Amino acid sequence: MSEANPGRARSGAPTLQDVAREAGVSLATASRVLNGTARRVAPAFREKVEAAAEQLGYSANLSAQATARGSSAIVALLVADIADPYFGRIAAGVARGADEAGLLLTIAITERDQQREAKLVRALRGQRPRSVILAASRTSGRANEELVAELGAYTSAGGSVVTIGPGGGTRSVGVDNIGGGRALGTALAGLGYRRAVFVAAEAGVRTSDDRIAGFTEGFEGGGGAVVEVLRAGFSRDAGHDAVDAVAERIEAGTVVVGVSDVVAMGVMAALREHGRAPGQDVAVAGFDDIPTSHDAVPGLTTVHVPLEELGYRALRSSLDAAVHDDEPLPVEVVLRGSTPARG
Amino acid sequence: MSEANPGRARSGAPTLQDVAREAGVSLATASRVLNGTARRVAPAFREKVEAAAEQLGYSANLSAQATARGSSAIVALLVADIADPYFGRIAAGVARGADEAGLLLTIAITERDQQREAKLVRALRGQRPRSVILAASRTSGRANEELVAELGAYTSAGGSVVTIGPGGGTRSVGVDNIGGGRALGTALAGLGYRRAVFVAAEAGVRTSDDRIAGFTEGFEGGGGAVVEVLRAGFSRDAGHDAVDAVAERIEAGTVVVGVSDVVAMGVMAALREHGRAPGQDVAVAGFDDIPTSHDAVPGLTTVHVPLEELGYRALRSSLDAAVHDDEPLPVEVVLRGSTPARG
DNA sequence: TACTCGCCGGAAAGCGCTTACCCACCGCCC
DNA sequence: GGGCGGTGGGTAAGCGCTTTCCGGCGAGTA
Repeated sequence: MSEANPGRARSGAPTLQDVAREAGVSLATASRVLNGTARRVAPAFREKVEAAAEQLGYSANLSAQATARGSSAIVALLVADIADPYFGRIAAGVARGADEAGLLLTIAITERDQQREAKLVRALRGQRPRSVILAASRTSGRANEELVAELGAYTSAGGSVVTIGPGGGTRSVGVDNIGGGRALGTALAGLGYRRAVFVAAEAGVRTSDDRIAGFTEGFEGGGGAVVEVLRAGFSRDAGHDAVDAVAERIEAGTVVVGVSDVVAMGVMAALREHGRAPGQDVAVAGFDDIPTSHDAVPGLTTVHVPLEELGYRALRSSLDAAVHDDEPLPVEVVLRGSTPARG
Repeated sequence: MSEANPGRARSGAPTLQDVAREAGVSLATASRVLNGTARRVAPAFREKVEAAAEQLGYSANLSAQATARGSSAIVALLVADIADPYFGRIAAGVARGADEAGLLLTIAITERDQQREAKLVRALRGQRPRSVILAASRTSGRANEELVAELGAYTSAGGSVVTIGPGGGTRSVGVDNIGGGRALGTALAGLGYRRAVFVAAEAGVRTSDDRIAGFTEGFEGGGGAVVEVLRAGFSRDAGHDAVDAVAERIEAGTVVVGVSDVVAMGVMAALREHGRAPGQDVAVAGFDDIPTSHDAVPGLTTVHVPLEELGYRALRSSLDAAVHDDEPLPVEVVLRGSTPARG
């Protein structure tokens, strides 16, 4: 192990050629031993090759392998922002699935820019990944033409694409945002709330639209009214700024619902800055159930979304068409201190 | 664009061969136009090739390119847990740097398992990445032999490795954990605290050890005493459980310092469950300054660490030895409500 | 006009691997 | 004892690119 390089001291990693020479066998045999094939290799040869590989610290050149085989062992994941816990957890699920399947994971960050997203898909296509998973929030409206073209080129070359969330035209793995919203609306109405302000992303973003729609249905069905929809975004600051601007006119007893927990955290902060006590004066709720929601004070009422599982499923389904089950993952309302029952 | 595939309807992505044929030029010319070379190509030829490529939706096969060139356009990142905001932000910085450099990013999750880490390095080596960035918390003690061997094989084949945090033998980009700890200790002592409990990871984990050492130095220098070091880990639950076990015997007026903000959040939660009010009864502080710390109630006093910048620098320095500057990134104490001045 | 360059397109030899295909060898059966 | 199928190692033809040469051509020089 600590022995000086026993093969020739070439620069660069040892090749299969080196291993074969060292073991005194042909390239074909070395390949068969090290990189698995249907054909058997006699134990004596197998051992020689394995020893040589170990000795030289051989690690197969995956690029060459991919070139020769015509397919790579890579899956690609596009997320809007990897620092956001929402995407972080999805990524964790995808990574787990990829690991289980023996695949490497390439990640790219879209920064929520559809131009960029198209460019990235093009770049990733170059790797000829086994599949591409899209977890950037997509607009339902005029689909980005470039993106669609890239995706089309990829799929028509045999690639598989799965979108997390509502997939415009592609296969998708989703969460029942409408059902979750409805359940949250029903629950809050049941707690006695009658007025709600929804802090959403811009219109046209499916996840946001669905959550609004579901919530509205549930809340109004329970006798409440969504009095205002603020357009912000998916970040903490978006939630903060949106509420900061209108805090004074939010009536006591209103529940402010963020389109995500991250947004709701910003909402809480803004309320506090205006002297409104979240959970007492004004109630707050969100979506996703990120870990932070649990530790917030008061605890944030939210709709639990199994994000990691979502990523995992997306990965599985992207690899195997058969695995796909269309039913969205179930979501569940988690009531916490931010929405106490109203007398 | 919406025209039916004009080349032959082969399966698989169009190759450079296809583009060359379509453009009526040689492979060499097509390559020179599309994948950049020092040599000039006459405008007429250039245009023909570009048109053909556009037409066919050509995207160079990176594997083949890597095979031919003998080097890939990939960097690899190993993190302990991508769902953890600490690593998420580092990853964001690395991703930004990779993007700027036109490189693709492969991510692998170590789950804080050194065995696994070694295996992953081996797998990643197969991609012949331009560099490998290690952001899994490493133990300073008996370095994992396998990992060292893999890393050695990689570097001796020309690869570059950068560790985030204290690097055992490899180049590293770090944060001044000792200085940060010291500053925090000094600040807390200055606020009037005299007793501290430190919730750390197991002994031997450098980041943890350094933070303890620095803090102890600063705090004791200011007249305080670290009365206990709890061994937990880096997760929220680790912090929670550690404090949960000893909450009753933590004296009022003590400051409990978590080895990271995530841990500190767990600490706060545990204190609350035991009826101790963080920031009033018992003070709490952490390290890293993750976004959550800002929104916690009370705000969490912490040591700000520019995590994204850290990742960015790691990437830069991994690509270019010259970029490397050894001085660790500066850290800064951020005092918030969780550590009010003691009358 | 003859000769020398410089420019630039094309042919072809790789890059490290996989995988058809070939063939030597062995044990079997009749 | 000879034909035969099965076993398993080796040979070599790719995979999709890059890059080194080669050579043709037009311009510049004497």
